[in-house]
Amino acid sequence: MPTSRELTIQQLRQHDLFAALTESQWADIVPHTHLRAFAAGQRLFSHGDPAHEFFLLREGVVKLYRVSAGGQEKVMRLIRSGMTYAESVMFMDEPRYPVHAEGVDAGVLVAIESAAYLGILRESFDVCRCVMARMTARLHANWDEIEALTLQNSRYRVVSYLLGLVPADAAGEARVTLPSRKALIAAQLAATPETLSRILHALCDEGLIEIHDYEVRIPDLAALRRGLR
Amino acid sequence: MPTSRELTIQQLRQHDLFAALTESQWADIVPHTHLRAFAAGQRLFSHGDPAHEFFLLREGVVKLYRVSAGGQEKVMRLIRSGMTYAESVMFMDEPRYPVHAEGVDAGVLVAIESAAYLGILRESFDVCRCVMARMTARLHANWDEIEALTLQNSRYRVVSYLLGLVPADAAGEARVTLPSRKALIAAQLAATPETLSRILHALCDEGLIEIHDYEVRIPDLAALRRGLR
DNA sequence: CAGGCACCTTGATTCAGGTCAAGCCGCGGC
DNA sequence: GCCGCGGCTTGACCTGAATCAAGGTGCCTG
Repeated sequence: MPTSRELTIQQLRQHDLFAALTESQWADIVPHTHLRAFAAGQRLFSHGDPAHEFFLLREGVVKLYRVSAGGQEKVMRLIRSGMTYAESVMFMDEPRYPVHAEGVDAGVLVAIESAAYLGILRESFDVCRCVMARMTARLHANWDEIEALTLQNSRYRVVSYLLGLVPADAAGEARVTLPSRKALIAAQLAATPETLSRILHALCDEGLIEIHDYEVRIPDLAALRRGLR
Repeated sequence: MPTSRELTIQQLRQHDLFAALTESQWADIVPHTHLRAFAAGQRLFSHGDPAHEFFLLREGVVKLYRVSAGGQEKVMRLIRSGMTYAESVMFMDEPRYPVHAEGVDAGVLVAIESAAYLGILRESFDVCRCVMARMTARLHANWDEIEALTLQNSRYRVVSYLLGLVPADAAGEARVTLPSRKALIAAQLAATPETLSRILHALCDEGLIEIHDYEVRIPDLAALRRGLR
């Protein structure tokens, strides 16, 4: 029976960032990966820390966020199992993490030493290309977010968030379950929990959704899309 | 006397994205670059257009922006002479421009065929590295912007914008000149021209800055930094 | 020189969304 | 059972910034 480490290593091998590696490149990098468990609420790294590693999340939930002088938090991204993060940081001249990272639900992550991976990149253009494609995607996602923050109101953001949760192949009706505490979702949408609560309530009143705890039923996807405003 | 094209080509050669090329790589790519003039107000490409080229701006000003359903514009970036843009788009599987681009002041740009440049990347890791470093920088600038938009008020954004204009080596007092029409600056800061005007006025009243047209005098940089709120 | 236009400013008004405060509910521990 | 606590909702209130509407001011053109 494979150990937990072996399982994780399999998962890593299949990830975008590693799938294009040759066997020998892969063998080179494995010793530079480290399994690490973390608790809910545990700080994983801080904004400004020197960055020597990037991460694949194997289990649990991690939030990447910033804090204003006044103490408000904005969750930049929520990381869930199978996602990598902080991989773009390694290209900086003096790499430092640009956000705080903290465990939301306890879990396990794999830390990959940036220097080792960079060495691999040097010899494989395909891998470079994958990395660049991911960075581009992230870049565009950020632009979308900036657009949503400045051009749209919070109702719009909530509705698009809900629509983003439904599987692409769904049509007509859909059911989704909220993937985390509502306060966290609110922080991602740049709103307060109160506002999120009110908007969801309003959407219920309009018959566009039904909520029971974390389960949301969308009786008519097309109607909700029209309800974007 | 060198032609305009020769001058531009020199400039291109010195740019980050091209500086690391070998002579032969450089010779390969030159035939795939195209000088192109544009007028103020001219649309250069549209959100969603297939992207086969990226650009170096040689003269003039270009804005990259999005438009909401209601018709509001948000300027994502202002491009000035010497800057490249749309270079990250070429790594997408089906490359399409993620924003609109329009001339603000008439000028001249160099269009570089993405396919040709990608071919070069394939053989030079150093070039790859430069590109990745730039993309990372852009990525982090976006995080900063998202933070400023969500965690901070518009006064904060205006003040940091002003501080961003002063040369890094300035101390004590500084003079800067606003690099474009105030309405455009406002759009970049996600504010209306009215709001920008009021904030600048308030800063004057507090003695933190003095404005005459497009010239801004900052009598005490440290005081302005404290005035961030 | 008059008129028109682009850009900016100023004031009055409105409104989305944040803040503060109270209350509700489900849950685990004693 | 009762208590305390964390997460969510609800209501009352406040405020920052957008919107709407009127002027300035400088510049170009006929």
